[in-house]
Amino acid sequence: MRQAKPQKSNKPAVDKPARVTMMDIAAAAGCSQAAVSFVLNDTPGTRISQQTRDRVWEAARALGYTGTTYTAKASYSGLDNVIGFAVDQLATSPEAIVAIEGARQASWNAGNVLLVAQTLSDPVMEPKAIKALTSGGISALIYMTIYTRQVELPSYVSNLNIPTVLLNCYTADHAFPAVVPSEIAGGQSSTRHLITHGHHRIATITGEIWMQAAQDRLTGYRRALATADIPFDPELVIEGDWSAGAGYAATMKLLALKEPPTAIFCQNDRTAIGCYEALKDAGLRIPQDMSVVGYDDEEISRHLVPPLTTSVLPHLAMGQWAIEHLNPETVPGKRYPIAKLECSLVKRHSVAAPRAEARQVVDDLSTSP
Amino acid sequence: MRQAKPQKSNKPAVDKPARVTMMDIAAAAGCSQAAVSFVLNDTPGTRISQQTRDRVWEAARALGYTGTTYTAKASYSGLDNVIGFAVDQLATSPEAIVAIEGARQASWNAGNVLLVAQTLSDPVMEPKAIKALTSGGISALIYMTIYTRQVELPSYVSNLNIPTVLLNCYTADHAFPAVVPSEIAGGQSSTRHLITHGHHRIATITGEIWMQAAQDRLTGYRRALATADIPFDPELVIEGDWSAGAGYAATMKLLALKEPPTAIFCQNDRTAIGCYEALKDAGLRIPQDMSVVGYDDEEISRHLVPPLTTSVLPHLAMGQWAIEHLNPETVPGKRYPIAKLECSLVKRHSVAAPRAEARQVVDDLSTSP
DNA sequence: GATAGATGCTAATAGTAATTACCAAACGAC
DNA sequence: GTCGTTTGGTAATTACTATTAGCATCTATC
Repeated sequence: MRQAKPQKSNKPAVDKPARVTMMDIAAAAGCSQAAVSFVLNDTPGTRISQQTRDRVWEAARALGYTGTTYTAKASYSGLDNVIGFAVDQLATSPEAIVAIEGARQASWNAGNVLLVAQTLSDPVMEPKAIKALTSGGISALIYMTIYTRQVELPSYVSNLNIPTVLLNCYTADHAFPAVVPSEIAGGQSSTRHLITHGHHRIATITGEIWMQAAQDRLTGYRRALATADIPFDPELVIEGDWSAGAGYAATMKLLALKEPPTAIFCQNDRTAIGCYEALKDAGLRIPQDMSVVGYDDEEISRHLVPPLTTSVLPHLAMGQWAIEHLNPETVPGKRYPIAKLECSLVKRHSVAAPRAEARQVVDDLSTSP
Repeated sequence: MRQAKPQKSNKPAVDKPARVTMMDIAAAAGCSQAAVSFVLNDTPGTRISQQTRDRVWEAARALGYTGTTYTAKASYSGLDNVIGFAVDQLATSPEAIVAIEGARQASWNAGNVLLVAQTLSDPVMEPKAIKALTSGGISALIYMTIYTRQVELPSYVSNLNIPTVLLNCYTADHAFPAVVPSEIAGGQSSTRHLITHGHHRIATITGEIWMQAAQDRLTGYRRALATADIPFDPELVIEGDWSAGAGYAATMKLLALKEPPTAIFCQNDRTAIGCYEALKDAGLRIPQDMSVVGYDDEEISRHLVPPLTTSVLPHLAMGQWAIEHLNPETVPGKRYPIAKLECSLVKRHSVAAPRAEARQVVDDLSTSP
């Protein structure tokens, strides 16, 4: 009837919202509606070639297929703005919570609801978690990882056809907006903070060096030294593993050097705890005999004696950023630069100027040969 | 068609899942499918009386209408077990996270996905959050509050028609399984711990007394005293407000007593921090001159000097309990008792036996008049 | 070079929800 | 009363998707 008489209705036909249906996708992909149904639902027991599947998905994305019409209408009430928040771990560290809080604050005025699911970095749980989110009809997705790293976005995420932002991770193809902490700048400002207090011989204890964060913080350290014309001394870089134990061992190693440092940049707070222990055991006072800075601003750093100067991870701001950059228009071929947010240094009481005699000794030694 | 020819199909009709459709609701509510559609979708521009609307909603709930068939089918894959977790606040305290983690662990083997939403104790956000959860087709709901208290369950929660458990809260009518910490037992065991160390004159600094937790902890304190045949002295109970400042002031007040206590039961850790400060300012050592116990086992209590003996809130166990008591069969008239889980005492180094002379003094005084 | 499976799809169908067009009763105004 | 209007719906239609059954087309085998 419809195709026979498009003018059947005397009402203007222009008011049709022209929703995308499986028929449209079928036409675009050059197959039947049934095939589209099979592909989109991943119906078991059906045989569709991979090529056809790809064509269907591509057409669905291109046309902006948003799932069942009925679904969209049925879940009408106030669900305009449900934002999915997928994160691999929720309980292991406070960062995820902070980021969620940032996202919540940023979307507060808009009345958005945040729906949080844990993917648990598990190949069977992750698709379940994402599907649980999406089948509820979310209008946007934030995809977060606990550790800053490059991710391979699974197809059920990249094909969602809703605004998506990556938080604390990024893809190789830069297909989505992504935001991460600026660890390089953080390492640099931590080191610079020590330099401005008059330190020249500054050691650093890294994290596990294969991790992006450890490499970046080290890079920042080297940049700060270079900027201040302080030569880089590999002896002063000890590889740790983020643990207090490694911090203790590394500090002991540093103290045994012929020219021990006057300040140590611990690349996370737990390392700094081990460092504190070692210094105490060595009979050195903080900050008079040795300045220490940490990284991450964990709760405990406030309660150390003396309170630890450290850098706060900008997860609150990252959560806000993610909400603000949920761009409705997803441009297919676009490449997004990775946004980097600053880790601000919170100054407490573990940094002071090096002791005069120590500085003197260093000066002597550095000019003696 | 359905009622006219049930045998229409020559295939066995038994395999029909008998899904609830709008037709069924219409039959139950005594109206047409169209009316049901109007009501459930709140279609604007239609005129349906409030009575009919109520009947439709009631029938829909009674029959367990779960939204569109297509939706249910479309989101078929692996969505058998999505559990909604609604909580008022996520970021303000770690308890919610811990409870979520407990729930996650408990449902791990079943492959359940937890979908978390914040209600924010906000009359406009809460329904949105719950709807965001339910419209995704959750199979169960856990409803949690940060503070232990009685709640009025909104109708969109109590009418969900899916297994529901209350976590850290409960309703007056006991219509749902509920689990809360056993604060009375916690207060009792904290106090008993001090008694078994030989203390007789034990003070307590309460929280805001209108809160359930404060009252219960106080009750536990009194029970422990009664059990040990120690008379209750109102002078030794100071009302605080959970803050460190109040803990400081209360401790000072206690020290000014003619017979100061030899031990203080602070009803939360922040109060204990204030107490520590006051004792330090008064030149008293912990635990030699004064024993202190806290409550909540906040992160910081591990890092105080000396480390604080305190009680851990059983939120992990509560999360697990909630999952395990998601009973599929919801009995309409049933009343569930409120489950209480134990707060276990973690012993650190803030409790010791009272000094001999102090005990002596107390003994002298208590027998003198 | 027939035959028997696979493979890869489509046509047709049936179930379900949204919407349009219409209808009947109740109620007032005159 | 009877005309118009509001209220409260229904019947019929439309639109969409899931699923079943079957039809070509390859491909390997004897």
